[in-house]
Amino acid sequence: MTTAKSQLRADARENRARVLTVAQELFAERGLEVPMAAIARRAGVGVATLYRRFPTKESLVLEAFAEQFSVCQAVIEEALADADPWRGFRTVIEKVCLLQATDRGFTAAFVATFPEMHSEVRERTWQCFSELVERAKAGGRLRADFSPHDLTLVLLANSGLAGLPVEMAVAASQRLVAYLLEAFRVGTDELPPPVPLSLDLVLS
Amino acid sequence: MTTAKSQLRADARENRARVLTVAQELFAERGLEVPMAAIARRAGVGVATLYRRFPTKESLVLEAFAEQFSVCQAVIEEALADADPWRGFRTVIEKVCLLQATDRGFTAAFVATFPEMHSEVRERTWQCFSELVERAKAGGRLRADFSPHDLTLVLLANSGLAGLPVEMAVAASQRLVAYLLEAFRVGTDELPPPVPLSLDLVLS
DNA sequence: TGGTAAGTGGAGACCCCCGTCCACTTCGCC
DNA sequence: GGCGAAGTGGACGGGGGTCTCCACTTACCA
Repeated sequence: MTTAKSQLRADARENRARVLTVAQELFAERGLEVPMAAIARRAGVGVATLYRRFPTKESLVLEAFAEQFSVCQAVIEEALADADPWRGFRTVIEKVCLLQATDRGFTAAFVATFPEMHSEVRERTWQCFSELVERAKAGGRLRADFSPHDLTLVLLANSGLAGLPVEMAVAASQRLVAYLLEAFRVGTDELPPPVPLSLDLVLS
Repeated sequence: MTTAKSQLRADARENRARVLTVAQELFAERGLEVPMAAIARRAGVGVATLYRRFPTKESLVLEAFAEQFSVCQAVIEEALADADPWRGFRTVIEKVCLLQATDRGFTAAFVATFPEMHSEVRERTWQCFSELVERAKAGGRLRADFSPHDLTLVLLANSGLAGLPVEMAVAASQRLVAYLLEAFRVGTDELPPPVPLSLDLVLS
């Protein structure tokens, strides 16, 4: 991959990088439905240039979010290293959901490309998370009937908040996550747990 | 409204009804992005006919889902009549979420038209639900920091499941709702509560 | 410094969608 | 039955999207 990029001419390489950056910005701001022409314009290149580097919109999306995906991966592995598996579990869900709420395109890219991701990566992520789940259960803090598939459930549910303006999305996501974690936890202490600020959620 | 419809010629009235039915079916199956032409074709009419009765796509959507909205309203009022406010509360969330999971277009229509709905209706629905929430809290089964706005949160989260094939969406929605209700409940009994069957949620 | 392959931009082909127009058909009252 | 108004369908305008083609420009090596 690096080889392919460095075989490009200097100016081309820079254009490519700029396109990628702009794409990430715009996808985050406005979601995946932003037109290719808009990306090209903001990157200061023509449409053809864009298509020369990324033969299809899907390929651009994939590449633009590759970094985010690897962040997810990192989050999970870091959590696995945590001495307290429940805290690790909690952190994974909180961080990934925050990422989702912050970046409007990420959600769409995630559900759109999950099947396409190199199964190697997906497999690895999956196993890490399953391991984390097992440990958290063994630690007695995570309910026994929690399924690793519930992570998908959480992600999907959280993605439903993507339409909101960013600040609201973040607040809403935090509250949702707090509720869900409350449900996943096996309740030792019964004091009303952390529930972030409520926001007027009257739609638009 | 009835007057307007009956002033139509007999054939026109039937065409109108068929269009509406078809629209409901297609919106449920494929979501709101189904083209007007497809609706017209399946209803066996031309596009012009469709537009004569429903001057804009939005108006068609609105009318197509008016029924569903009134169902929601009915669900809430029925719940309010329930002697056990917590059971009423639970039922509202379960039923509305099921409706959402079953009908792919409903979610989109809901968030798209919530602001436009006669504020009278919305106001009324809202007050009913708030009342229900108060009672459930007073009954000691619903956590005190639950906000009526959390209903919106639930609906939005549940809408994130809309992309799944219908059966999966239903199963996933049921599990999500079970989790959320678990979080909303103030926990008297701590036995692992009803969590419906898990489903392989590997995306597509 | 000049030749050449790599790179570029913008016009436009192609497609899909919403909504309109108008010549034609059908209902239904007299 | 016949006439007028109501109703109808398909072609079409307008807009916006993805992706392609091609004449022109630019980097880079000898």
